[in-house]
Amino acid sequence: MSNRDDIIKKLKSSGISPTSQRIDIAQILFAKPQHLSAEQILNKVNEESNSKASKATIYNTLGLFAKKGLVKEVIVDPSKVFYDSNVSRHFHFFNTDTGILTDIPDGAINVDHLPESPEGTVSTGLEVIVRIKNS
Amino acid sequence: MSNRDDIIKKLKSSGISPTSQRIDIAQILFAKPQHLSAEQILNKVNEESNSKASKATIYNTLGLFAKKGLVKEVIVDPSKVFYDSNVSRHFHFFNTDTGILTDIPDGAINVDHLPESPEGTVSTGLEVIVRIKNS
DNA sequence: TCACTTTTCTAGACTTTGTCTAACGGTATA
DNA sequence: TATACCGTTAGACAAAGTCTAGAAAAGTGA
Ligand SMILES: [Mn+2]
Ligand SMILES: [Mn+2]
Ligand SMILES: [Zn+2]
Ligand SMILES: [Zn+2]
Repeated sequence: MSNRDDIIKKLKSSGISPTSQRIDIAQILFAKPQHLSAEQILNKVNEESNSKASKATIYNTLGLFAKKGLVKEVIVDPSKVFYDSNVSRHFHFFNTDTGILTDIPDGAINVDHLPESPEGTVSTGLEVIVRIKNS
Repeated sequence: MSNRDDIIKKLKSSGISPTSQRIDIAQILFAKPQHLSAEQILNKVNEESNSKASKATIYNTLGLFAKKGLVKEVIVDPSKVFYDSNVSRHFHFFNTDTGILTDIPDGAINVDHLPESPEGTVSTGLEVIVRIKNS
């Protein structure tokens, strides 16, 4: 399913030229639904895959993927951004003791009566974060 | 209402020794419900008030106030933390074009069916952020 | 194939937010 | 007065992320 050719198709269908660095990064990200930091992705590319990519390319690529809607940035930790390979609507637990981000099971939370955006603005996304700590 | 003596009472009743730096920072923060970054507070202390405070003291004090529940940290902008002087439960719009954080009017949004926290953890807070951009 | 253009990648300098350390200052206490 | 305690400070430091300028790849047309 997430083999090289499918990844290439996925990138092309989003209008992204499938360079080898982009393919490597995509293979790591899209292997499963997960939350990774830029540093984790950089390490994985340079350990798990045969090729390598620079820090600048990691950030450029993640920014490109986010702009094209292939990943979602999750901002919950003041020290780093998480990149979420699951772009369908869902919400998060963030454990401030461990720094681990996990998904809230679908249907376990309900948000409604969504507010209208202020004059001159439009909504681009809804985020719900339940902060937790070890008990 | 937010004169010097009330501020001192407020700090004391939270178990905080009212030093002159802490009083200055509290006066700026608690003047009204608002969202300020550490840098904005540093600038205000050193411009608006007669005294001055160092960067280290600003961060120490904001950390102390947050621990005591006098301010709430809001993490929505990957580049800086906002300190919210309104600690009652409410949610936020974050405009990614302007970087401005505003409150969602009370009752304009409704969250229910809150999920149980995973085994071994307890919830410490709920955050709802509606990201918006200029239209 | 060749000449040329455009896109992507890279090392490393740089910026910014936030943390840490070690010295210093003020106040209370004996 | 001695000394202990707490808070403040300057500035070094750490870490995430951005930027720049050049090199490498890839595309284009003849
Ligand atoms: Mn930060
Ligand atoms: Mn950052
Ligand atoms: Zn997720
Ligand atoms: Zn607020």
